[in-house]
Amino acid sequence: MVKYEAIANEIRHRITDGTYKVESLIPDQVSLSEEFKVSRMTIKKALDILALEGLIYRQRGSGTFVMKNSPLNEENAAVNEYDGLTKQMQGHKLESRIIKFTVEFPDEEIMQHLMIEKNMPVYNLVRLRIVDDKPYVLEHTYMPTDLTTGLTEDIIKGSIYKYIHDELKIKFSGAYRKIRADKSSKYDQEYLNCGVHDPILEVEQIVYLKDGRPFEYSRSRHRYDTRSYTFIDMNKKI
Amino acid sequence: MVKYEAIANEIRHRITDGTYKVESLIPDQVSLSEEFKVSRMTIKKALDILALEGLIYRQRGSGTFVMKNSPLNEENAAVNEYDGLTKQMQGHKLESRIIKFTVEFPDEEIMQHLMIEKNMPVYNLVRLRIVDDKPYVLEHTYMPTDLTTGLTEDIIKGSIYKYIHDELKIKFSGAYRKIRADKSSKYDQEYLNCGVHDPILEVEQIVYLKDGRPFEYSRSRHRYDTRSYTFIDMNKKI
DNA sequence: GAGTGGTCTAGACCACACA
DNA sequence: GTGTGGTCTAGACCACTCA
Repeated sequence: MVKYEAIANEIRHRITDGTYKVESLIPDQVSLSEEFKVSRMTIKKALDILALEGLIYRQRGSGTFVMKNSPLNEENAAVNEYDGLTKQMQGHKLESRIIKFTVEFPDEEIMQHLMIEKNMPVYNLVRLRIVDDKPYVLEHTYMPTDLTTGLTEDIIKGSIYKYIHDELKIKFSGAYRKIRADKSSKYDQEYLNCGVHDPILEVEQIVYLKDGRPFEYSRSRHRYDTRSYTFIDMNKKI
Repeated sequence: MVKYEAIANEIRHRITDGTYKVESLIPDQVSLSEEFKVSRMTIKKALDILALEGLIYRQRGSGTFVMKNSPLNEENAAVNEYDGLTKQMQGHKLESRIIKFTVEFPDEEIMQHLMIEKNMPVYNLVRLRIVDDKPYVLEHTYMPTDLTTGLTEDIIKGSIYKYIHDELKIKFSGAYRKIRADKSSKYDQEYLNCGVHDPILEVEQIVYLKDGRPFEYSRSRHRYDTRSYTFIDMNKKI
């Protein structure tokens, strides 16, 4: 653990446990650098993290305030959604029903999204994820076979992301997402057990590896009444 | 303009114009610090920005790569949605029809979202935003009157955000958002001119000021076929 | 071992708020 | 003017990759 992370954690604790009170100043950077016996630059880097999380607000000339309590500073606000559903749903009963699992050549759209040539086979995977015995999401996933070799039915019944992370040692850099509402298709109605006129919340996602290669293209279709998509958007500029 | 921003801009240009080619190394930090005649720390700070934008990927021991072209590095990927619709829709014809504009005391839900007491009056505003002569979004907005004094019909017909930014000199720190799909209400059908069974994409939003005070609570209801919500989610940890 | 990026330092100067 | 946070420096050491 590097120093600035450790200091950020300590200050985060002091905010959540009330040592540093909401809407009041915390000690200035010079005092903190003396307390933690580090340089001021290191303190600033720790505070940068907390500012990005929305916990504090700094004003040149005035000092550093603890922000008012808000959804921004709940512990769970910063889930990385591309960690996969298995990780998000810890503590719940999660099953996966495999509806389709084939290897095929990509069509024009998939080629574009995954930035691959037409001769690169892709996995085409449709899974119904069932949380606490209720159908939760219908996932349509495409992955190039060269990046995720060795997928088996056993693996995709559980956590693909766990396999990729633990076995293949692959790490992600981030994801592009598009969220929209849609009418339900016959497919949705059959598997998600929703009404003919029920809306669907669709999350289209491309996950990227560290080197920028697309690793997964998926469309996740949710019942409108079981899922919303929450996130925070902090201003990077001061 | 500070040095690291200027350098980040210059390197961004070199990537977009092909001087630094996709999937290849860019010069190392020492070379760049010599070229720009700055310290290595300043170069690193410039590269930090580009890494957060998803343009480059750095690997200790190896160097800094230009990421493969992706939605992540399109110019428009980083719109701040709390800048308001007027700014996002530049180049389009935008009208606002005021459906409701009152001042009232907040109910329990609004009190919680805006973190105010029950004796603090709030503006309650319903606007239909019309883009290129087509109904685009129905916005239900609540704002505490103490933060945005002096709202008039003229202002809310145009850009509230412009008024707040230019006249009141208020700046935002970020926003909390929740996106969901919903069935259309009679209200939606009347104003958005959508079918009885058409889904609605709803964006619930709380915008925060620099000091953490909530400044606006709103629900924006869109026709499902005119709006999707796009964003990128970069991994902060390396 | 050489070269890369990540962290950290001690100090300097600047921009800004407030009295 | 004093105190705050933001930037920048020159250099050091470390962790990692690759030959």
